[in-house]
Amino acid sequence: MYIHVSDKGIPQYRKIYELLRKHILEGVYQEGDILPSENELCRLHQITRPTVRHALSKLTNDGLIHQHQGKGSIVHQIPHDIGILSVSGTTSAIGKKILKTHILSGPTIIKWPGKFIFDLSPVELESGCIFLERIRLVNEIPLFYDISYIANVNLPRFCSRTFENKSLFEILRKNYSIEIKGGVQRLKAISAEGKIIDILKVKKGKPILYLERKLETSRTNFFVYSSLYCNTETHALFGAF
Amino acid sequence: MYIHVSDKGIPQYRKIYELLRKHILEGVYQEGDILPSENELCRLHQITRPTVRHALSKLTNDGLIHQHQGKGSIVHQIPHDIGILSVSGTTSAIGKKILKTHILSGPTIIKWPGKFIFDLSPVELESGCIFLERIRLVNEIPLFYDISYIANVNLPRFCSRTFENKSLFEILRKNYSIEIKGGVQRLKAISAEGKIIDILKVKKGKPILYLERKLETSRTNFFVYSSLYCNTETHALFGAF
DNA sequence: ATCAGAAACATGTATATACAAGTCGAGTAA
DNA sequence: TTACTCGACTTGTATATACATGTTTCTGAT
Repeated sequence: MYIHVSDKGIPQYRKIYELLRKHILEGVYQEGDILPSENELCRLHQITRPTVRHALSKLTNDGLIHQHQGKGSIVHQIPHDIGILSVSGTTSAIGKKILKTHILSGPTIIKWPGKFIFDLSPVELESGCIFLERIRLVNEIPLFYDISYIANVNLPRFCSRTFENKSLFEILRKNYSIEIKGGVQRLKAISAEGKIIDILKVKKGKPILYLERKLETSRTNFFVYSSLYCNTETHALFGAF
Repeated sequence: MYIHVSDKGIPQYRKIYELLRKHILEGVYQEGDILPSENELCRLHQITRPTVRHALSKLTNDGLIHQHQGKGSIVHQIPHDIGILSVSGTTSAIGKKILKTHILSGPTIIKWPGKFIFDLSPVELESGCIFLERIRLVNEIPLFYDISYIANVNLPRFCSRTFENKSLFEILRKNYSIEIKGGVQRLKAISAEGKIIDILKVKKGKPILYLERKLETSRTNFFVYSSLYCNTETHALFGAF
């Protein structure tokens, strides 16, 4: 009777994490609310405290809750801004009602760009990459221009899938069992120029937040790369740490 | 013989964390190196694996290492850029040789600005705040303009301390036993205007990365707030997650 | 000499338990 | 009524253990 093996190999702590996360983002628990105590969660889900704590520590990490000794786990300020600095990707952070995704081009298979933003391994280089350009709109105003590069290894039928209003991470997870584990990013402020002006519909010279990310996945040596241009005039980016 | 109570109330896992972190940043372990395995660390420090894992998970969180099942804990790419998105503050991220800190004004006690960047509690409001303006230079070029606001509660002799080339976090920690536990931040790209032009020595209209942070500490209800203006033309900001 | 397979070792998940320490409210004593 | 203590509850730290699962290395049969 040792170890709860879960339905689909998803660990217990992750299921609790996802559930609580969903509830917080959906407003079941609101800002300032106190989550059920660790012991209550244990009883509710028939798991032990270390497992519950594992889940809660992930939520703390996401900045969704704060744990206070003696008090409890308190739901943190949910970003009115757009949370993109967390692992979870853009689509899940802001209400899905407001945020729309639109495909500009792709997904198509191309060769890697000559000078790429990150160093690539020989394996990645020789297998080519899947290229995907999207814009994300909030209230019909384009806020993000997102260029993704994914190594083309063992991703059957990837290019024929529909991405419209779907999270890239969701597709990777549900269809290929690939999860984003973490990553690194570089940030810069740049001036709007060239096609950025057209795509984000801003004036030349407007400050744009530029972001390069390398995301690691649960599949060894498989990374997702992306460049992101953000118009932060009306919506700031939000991050917790 | 239960529980190792540490010398100064600092938990075991934190000591291991700090030690490994120091070693990584000092180059004892270099990029790509494999840390001692969890079991080795257990034997070395006479602690158990969950405790070691607690420490390692913090390092993973900082982006300093990556844990791979079956392989080990591998030292991650140490940012050549300037790591400011991590908890640790600016001074420790880039080599101290290059980065200089210069005080523009303060620390002085003022009233909180009328419209503050974050919501303040009544207690914070009535106690006033310590105000501190600094610039940070890399190779004599100003890169950051940093404005800090700290609630003026129980910080004796704070304003008479010297901050030159010292980390604010270091002072809080060593003199007041206050540690930064985490925080939230908002990011925007803005145009250089007004005094930013003079301070960062950039031309009007240049894109500047603007950052508002609220840092939580080990002291309940005690926060450190800061606004940060960064010239990212030559040095990008770096973050891991 | 080669290669499949087992062993050794790495991290990942989960349980069960114990005690430390902060918070808060109920009840008691002044 | 006020102040204080104490107990019940919270999260924090740490141990000890078991088994799962991915990686590397070495061994032994072919």
